[in-house]
Amino acid sequence: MSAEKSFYITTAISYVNGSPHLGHAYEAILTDVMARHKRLDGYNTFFLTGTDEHGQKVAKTAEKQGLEPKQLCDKIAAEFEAQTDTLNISNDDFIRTTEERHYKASQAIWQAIKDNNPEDIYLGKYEGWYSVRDEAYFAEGELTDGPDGTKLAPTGAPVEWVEEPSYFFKLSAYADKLLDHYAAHPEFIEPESRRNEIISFVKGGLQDLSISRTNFKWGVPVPDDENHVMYVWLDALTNYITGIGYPETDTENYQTFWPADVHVIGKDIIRFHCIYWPAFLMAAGIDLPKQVFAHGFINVEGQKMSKSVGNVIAPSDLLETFGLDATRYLLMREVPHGQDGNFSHSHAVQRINSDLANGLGNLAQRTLSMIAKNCDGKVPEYGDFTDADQALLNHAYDMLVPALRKEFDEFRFHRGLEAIWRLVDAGNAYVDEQAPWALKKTDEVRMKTVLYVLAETIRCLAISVQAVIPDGANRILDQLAAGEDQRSYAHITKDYALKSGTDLPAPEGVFPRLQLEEAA
RNA sequence: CGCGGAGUGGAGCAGCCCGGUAGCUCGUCAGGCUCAUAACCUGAAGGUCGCAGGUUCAAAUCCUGCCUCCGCAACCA
Repeated sequence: MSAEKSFYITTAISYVNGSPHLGHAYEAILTDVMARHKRLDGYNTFFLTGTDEHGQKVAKTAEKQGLEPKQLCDKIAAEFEAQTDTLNISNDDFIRTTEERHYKASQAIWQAIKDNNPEDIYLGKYEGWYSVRDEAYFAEGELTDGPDGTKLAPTGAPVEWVEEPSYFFKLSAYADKLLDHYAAHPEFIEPESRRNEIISFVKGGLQDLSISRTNFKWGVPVPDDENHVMYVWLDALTNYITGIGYPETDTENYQTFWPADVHVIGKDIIRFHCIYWPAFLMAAGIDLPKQVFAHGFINVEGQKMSKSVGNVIAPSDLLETFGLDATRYLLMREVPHGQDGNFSHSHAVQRINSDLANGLGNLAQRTLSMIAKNCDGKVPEYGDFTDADQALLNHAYDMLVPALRKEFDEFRFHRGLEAIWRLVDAGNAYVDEQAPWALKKTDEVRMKTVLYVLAETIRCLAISVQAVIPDGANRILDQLAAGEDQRSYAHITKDYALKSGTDLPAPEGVFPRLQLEEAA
């Protein structure tokens, strides 16, 4: 077993009932930035994402479209998988719950629960109000009356009275254990507001959970009882261990990466991840993940995204309008930690132009083109550093990595980026103060020193923003001829500083300025 | 007693968890620079941080009460 630090991170798996939209893209990017950040910081990282394909809703949607469930799944899953490429997501695996390995894992965890705690799974009869759309039962008291005397779930979905034999999971026995776990591991649920939500919910008491269905077949068969398929959430949650080899727990992947460091999810599914999943794992005798991080949603021009309002934004719209890096940057910069974010077209253009084009991009461009013109296109020689030179370099060497660790480790990407951009601003101010174009006529050594300091500062900046804007950052590093194996956080020190005399390629702009137009 | 989020200079937002010169983007005004993607830099005007109490040497930040706004049918993270 290597002593290397490891990090295992997952997104929620996407339900294949519909095509990818901005919310999926946001979650994928958020998780990807964290995964890249950890890799850059020297962690052996495993990043899992995928699709959730079972359940009555998918079966019904398929039927409506005249497809077999699996055909629908293949089609939509392909879209999600393709999206990991278009968004430059660095996932190490892509899991589909219809895969053989996942059937094995799901049945194994069921069996493990039975083996460890035989009383935790029992056969009963479920009768109650069921919402197909929500894939959940609701208590009488939760229902409201809809038109024509129909009953509606709290979500507004119609419910129907269902009676069927069902296996139950003794969730009621886990309330205290869960509360103890939350208390002992305050970081288990982030952000804190979600944690409080869950704690008060659990304190209200937990009902046993129906974990099998007999009224449809599209799911993982229950071990030893082929009449039942597993509750879609039990199956879906298990993907997090399937992806690293469960039930083969003595494999290197499983040993290295379980328990997971963090499950990144949307705020709407915290109950499943913070109550059901840990309870299942406790019952099965499996360690619990270290953290569940619930992110917020993206609103559009101040309104909730909705088809009827017609303001739904597909990820591809943003990519076409802004490009990938800018889209990634925008989402990470604009959405505060764990809260809902707002997308506005004009604001987006301003932000991208101001930070990427005018800020970092222009700093790189003005520096590199002066070097190209005045230093033979090589990393310049330099003389003694002045206080101002040293201050800028120290800012890069001493502040960037601590800021990244402090903020990015906690999913506060907007704040981490803010911190990084203070150095961008300092760099641009430094250029004006030092005025290398004037030094060109009076003191060439000094001019080269200034340009060297700038280039070195930009090198550090580019390394530090790779997690968020991998393309652009690496293009800048290419233009500085930084070694491909010298681009991690550990290389933000003077030991890896640019070497004078190194040939540089011709500079080219990296972050184009956008025109403000009425689009979207 | 439904739940959740928000009220910060002209606009949009961060800061609030871990109290201590109120920060960012845009806009306005006045300068500077000309290397650079008509980009960059400096300075200025402009805020009783929703209201009222409380705790404190000190509150945008903690506590209490209140007011206002937004979301909560479906697709959906």
